[in-house]
Amino acid sequence: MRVRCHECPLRTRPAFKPKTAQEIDYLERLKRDHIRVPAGADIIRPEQDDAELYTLFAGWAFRYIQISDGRRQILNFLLPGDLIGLQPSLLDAAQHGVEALTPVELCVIPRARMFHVFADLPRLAYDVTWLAAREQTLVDDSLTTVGQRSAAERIAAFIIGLYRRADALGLVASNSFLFPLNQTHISDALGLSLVHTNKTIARLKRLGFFSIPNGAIVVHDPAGLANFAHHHETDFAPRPIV
Amino acid sequence: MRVRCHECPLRTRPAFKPKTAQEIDYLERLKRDHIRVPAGADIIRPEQDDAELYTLFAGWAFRYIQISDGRRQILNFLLPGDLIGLQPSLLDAAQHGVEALTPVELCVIPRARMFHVFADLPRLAYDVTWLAAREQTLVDDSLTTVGQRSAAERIAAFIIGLYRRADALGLVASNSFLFPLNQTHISDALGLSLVHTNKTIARLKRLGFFSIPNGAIVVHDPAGLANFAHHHETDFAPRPIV
DNA sequence: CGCTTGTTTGATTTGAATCAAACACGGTGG
DNA sequence: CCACCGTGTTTGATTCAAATCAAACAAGCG
Repeated sequence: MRVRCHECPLRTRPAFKPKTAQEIDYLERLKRDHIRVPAGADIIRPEQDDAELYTLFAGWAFRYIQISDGRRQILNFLLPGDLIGLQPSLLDAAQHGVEALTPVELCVIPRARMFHVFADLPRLAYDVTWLAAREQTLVDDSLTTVGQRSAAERIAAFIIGLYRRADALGLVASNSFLFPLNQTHISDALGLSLVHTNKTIARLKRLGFFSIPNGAIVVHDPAGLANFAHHHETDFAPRPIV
Repeated sequence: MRVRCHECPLRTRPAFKPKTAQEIDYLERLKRDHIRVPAGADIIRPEQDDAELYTLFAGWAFRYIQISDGRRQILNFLLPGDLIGLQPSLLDAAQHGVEALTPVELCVIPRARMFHVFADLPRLAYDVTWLAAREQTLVDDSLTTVGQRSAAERIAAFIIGLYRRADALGLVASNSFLFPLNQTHISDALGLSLVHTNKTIARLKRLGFFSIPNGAIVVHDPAGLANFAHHHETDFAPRPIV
């Protein structure tokens, strides 16, 4: 069940920056547990004030904010290697919830130890901050999409954004990757109604940009899709993983 | 011209967490310069790959993303005490620009020294990360506003959000604070057209929520406005300042 | 087999965008 | 001192993209 950090199959992927043996040792000691959460369950509840810090080891999740009258905004989707719960750990209370989209495996890092990481291994602390900055750019990008793009552009920008992230992680094979979202998720992420989301997706499919046969998406023309969305690549150097 | 960190009038405000003399010493040495930027000028250009890190000492600024065809999304507004340019410093290239909204004074922290901060003063590095997390919640909140709220709710949420930030900084006196934005800024921040922004603001004024006589805004009924916007307070503990 | 969850379709309404002008104002320069 | 800008705000008329309303449909499942 528990995966030892030295044998972590994730960190050897090309997307990630290699770590020193010393750093991995430290992480190994830091990691308190390796847990599973079923699809649909909250990893972090909104308002929770004792949320731990996690690394998403396997599966998909998303951050969201719920407003009083039931409306929900999905802030971003989380893929393997992403850090979960940094904000709540630092700020003492989660302003958002995090829900498992698929069954998920998480490496648990006790929040209480967070400050020690800064004292013990500056290099690692720096990486944590780097990851926070990276997540920020993701949300910046979404805000731009929701604020400025038309429905069709939004869907296109959203798909191409996920495609590129999945691609960087090596999850894309012959233009296709596993796609566990339903249309409600997409509409909640993009600020569109479910019906309009559906019709717009149908239109983009008809235009030949992509198709979604049984739980996987095939992006037939990534460049064309990006262009349609007026979405420009944000490519990162190999990223740290914690 | 140059303000010494020990005499910084900002850090003694109640909004900010006090720092130790040692930390302030360190900051004093870290601070390379104290510069002014005129209103309307870029503090960080989009795509710039050598942006420094700044603390906003006085004035207002905003982060924005420009998309190819001229549309612009304002990501968030920056008030005194806010950190500018952390993302670009860490990620090597700015995904966004930062523009001075008013004439601005900045404390300049050489980006190259950033890593040393982590090595030298973990406490300070932790604060930097804390501030990054806090800015994240601001953008999360905006994304929720733009994605889920109606035009009137957006304006209301936007105003009350600024009001609360200004209030925390002690900039509010008898429900009023300096308001250097024009309606174009507001529409670019909220994803609304200029015309509709204007009409919606007029409506909210007519409803008595606020008025904007010569460059200052008076929020007559903060609680009512927050309620109208379905916006719930996110209050932070005293925040660090760098 | 009926239930739930998710997708699809069509008809209708509406909020917000767009188009088009005025208007208000603080320069500023002849 | 006044005509002339430029920037920002305001107003009204019109159009349109997206929301809402209302069902049907498909598929997996206890």
